[in-house]
Amino acid sequence: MDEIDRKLIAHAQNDGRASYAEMGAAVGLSVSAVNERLKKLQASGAITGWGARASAEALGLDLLAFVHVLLERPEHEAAFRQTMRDTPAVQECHHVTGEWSYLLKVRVANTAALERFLTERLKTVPGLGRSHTVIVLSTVKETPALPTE
Amino acid sequence: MDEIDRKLIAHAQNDGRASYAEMGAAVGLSVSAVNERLKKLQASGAITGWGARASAEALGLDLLAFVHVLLERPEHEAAFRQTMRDTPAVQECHHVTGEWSYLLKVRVANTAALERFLTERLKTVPGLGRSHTVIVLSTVKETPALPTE
DNA sequence: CTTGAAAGGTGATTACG
DNA sequence: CGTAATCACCTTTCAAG
Repeated sequence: MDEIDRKLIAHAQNDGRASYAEMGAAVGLSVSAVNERLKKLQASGAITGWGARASAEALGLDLLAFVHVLLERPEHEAAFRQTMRDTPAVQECHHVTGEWSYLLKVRVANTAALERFLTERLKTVPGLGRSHTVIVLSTVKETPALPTE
Repeated sequence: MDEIDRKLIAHAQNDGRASYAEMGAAVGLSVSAVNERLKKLQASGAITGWGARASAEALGLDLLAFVHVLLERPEHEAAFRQTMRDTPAVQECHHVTGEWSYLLKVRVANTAALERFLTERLKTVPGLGRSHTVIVLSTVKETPALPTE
């Protein structure tokens, strides 16, 4: 993982359909070298996959919310985590420090869908305590690309 | 944007390097139809781009934090937003409801880098009030793919 | 790592049903 | 939307410097 690898990852994150020739030109490598490095980066797990980036609006997902969750009973953690993994609306689920146990990033169509998630998915989990929902009014920045600097 | 488009987006999100033939087989379309639909989805903005997914650990980004920010003076919003856009460590920046103004998702190497971000980047913004940082202990789920169901 | 070459696959476009 | 055909480009692998 040298400086060239970082540049390569940065470029691959922002233009995943670029040809090896283009990537090579961007980082100063030949096509063969790009091929080899990308293969190694994927084998080592530095690059985990490739994917299209979709627009939430276009998919009708007009509501983004962060939900803070308190889980008082540790014996119910496994069930809670599995529910989060199985729920498509949950984009992220983090175990966090502070007054709450978990922080969720939830994307749904509207407030009705958010209500369904909260009442039918979240509050039905055994051992679940309070929760606190923060609605996103607008997004200034949101990139799936990791910083390489 | 019909059911096939949604399936196509779902597949493209999870396997961005699949050939048109593979995507066609997955959603029940011919290669030509996949080609046409993907082009339309990109022209309409439903698909905004393609990119590699990288591992935060591999890039040495061992610390993930959510930073709640209070911005009391509205006249300094533009400068604050620009700073967030210009800071690679800031993966997300949302304007939110509740007791805080903004919620940031910040990814850095370690606590020292987090301290640098907070003192040198964030607290130097004019008009910035209090902030509250939540550290991620572990991540149960984190996907850049939007739900299509 | 680079160059060059060879083989097969793919993206993009066209035409027709 | 499907099939078929075309062509330029691309991916992949290999050998040699």
